[in-house]
Amino acid sequence: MGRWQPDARERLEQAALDLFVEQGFAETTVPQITARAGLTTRTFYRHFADKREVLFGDEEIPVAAARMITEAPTDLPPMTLLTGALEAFAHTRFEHRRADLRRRRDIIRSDEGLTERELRKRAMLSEAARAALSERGLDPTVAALLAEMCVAVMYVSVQAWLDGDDDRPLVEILRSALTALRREFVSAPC
Amino acid sequence: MGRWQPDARERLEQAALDLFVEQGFAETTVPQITARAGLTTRTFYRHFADKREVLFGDEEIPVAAARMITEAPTDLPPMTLLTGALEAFAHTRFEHRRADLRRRRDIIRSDEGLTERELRKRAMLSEAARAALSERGLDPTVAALLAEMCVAVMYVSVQAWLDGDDDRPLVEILRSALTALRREFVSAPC
DNA sequence: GTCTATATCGCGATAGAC
DNA sequence: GTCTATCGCGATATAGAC
Repeated sequence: MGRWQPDARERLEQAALDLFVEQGFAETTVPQITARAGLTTRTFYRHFADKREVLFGDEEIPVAAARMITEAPTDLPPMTLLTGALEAFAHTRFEHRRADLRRRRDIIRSDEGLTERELRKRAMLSEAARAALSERGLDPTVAALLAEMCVAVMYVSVQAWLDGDDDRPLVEILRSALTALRREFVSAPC
Repeated sequence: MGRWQPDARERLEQAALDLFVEQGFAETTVPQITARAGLTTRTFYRHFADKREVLFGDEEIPVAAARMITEAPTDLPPMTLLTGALEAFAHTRFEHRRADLRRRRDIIRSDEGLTERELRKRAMLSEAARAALSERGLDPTVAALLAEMCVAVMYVSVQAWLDGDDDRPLVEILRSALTALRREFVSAPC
């Protein structure tokens, strides 16, 4: 056994989450978090760039998304590829975590700074998707548009899913969102 | 003549912009800004919620967008309405300000905090558009999707426009973005 | 791990507008 | 008189420097 427990990062995340739920984000100080995790303030900032970042650990989501896009068969039309990727994501990362995600969303909603941070994470996801689509040879602007569109559809659907009081699966909401969007595009005069 | 000049807010904005260009955002302190504007630090925070906010004065953009959507003829299909609104915005708020917008973009790009703030402003615009579309009787999810899509198209187009070294007008870039996006939707298998 | 700059904001006082 | 913009002081926490 070393001088320090091995899972400092995880303990900090857990302590922070608990305190945010108990007292709110703004009312919780970094020293409080580190005290509860048995660490020092300095250690917190070694693991997280700032207080907000402790809620956004999943740095590998953009990587996973990019991989999914990159590894898809070359001849798949972009929209088909993206639809599939969205559904895969819904299934592996969301569908079974509704309660968790709701708690987290409530914390984020309560603070503008956290909202901004989430928007940055979302932008990073778009950017990763854009780059991956671009590498498939898509026109740069089309790649950017599809990436943005795709992430927007995901976020809007997840919101609807979390807001809903029924148990309608996210995948279903996603599909109907895509269908509705297509309908608007197709039905409008050129 | 009163004890204070009337243009406190504008002077703060100007002083801040100048200093950010001269020394960078992070290197500029609020006391420096207020000193140059002939005011005190405390006064700065009465006009702006934080140091970043001084770069985002245009609180009325979402209002203008919402109005444009609300006041359009009831029978206009949403996509047609939005395309028109985008072009109107391009024309009135962007087309003639390319140099300004580039300078501003460079400052924002240089700082992650400013990038986050811009993303929040973008989200506020989406939200305003969503609410206005919703009031027209659109399905809530469709309203959210179209609002997000619309703002995304605008941002992607503006970026391409600012990055371009030719003088291709923004409106033209916008139109081709919308066309390209529609093509992807239409051509993909259901 | 310690030290520190500075962003941020609460409170009370003040000066002029109306 | 009220109302609002400003000032000045001070406290605290974040976040980066050393």
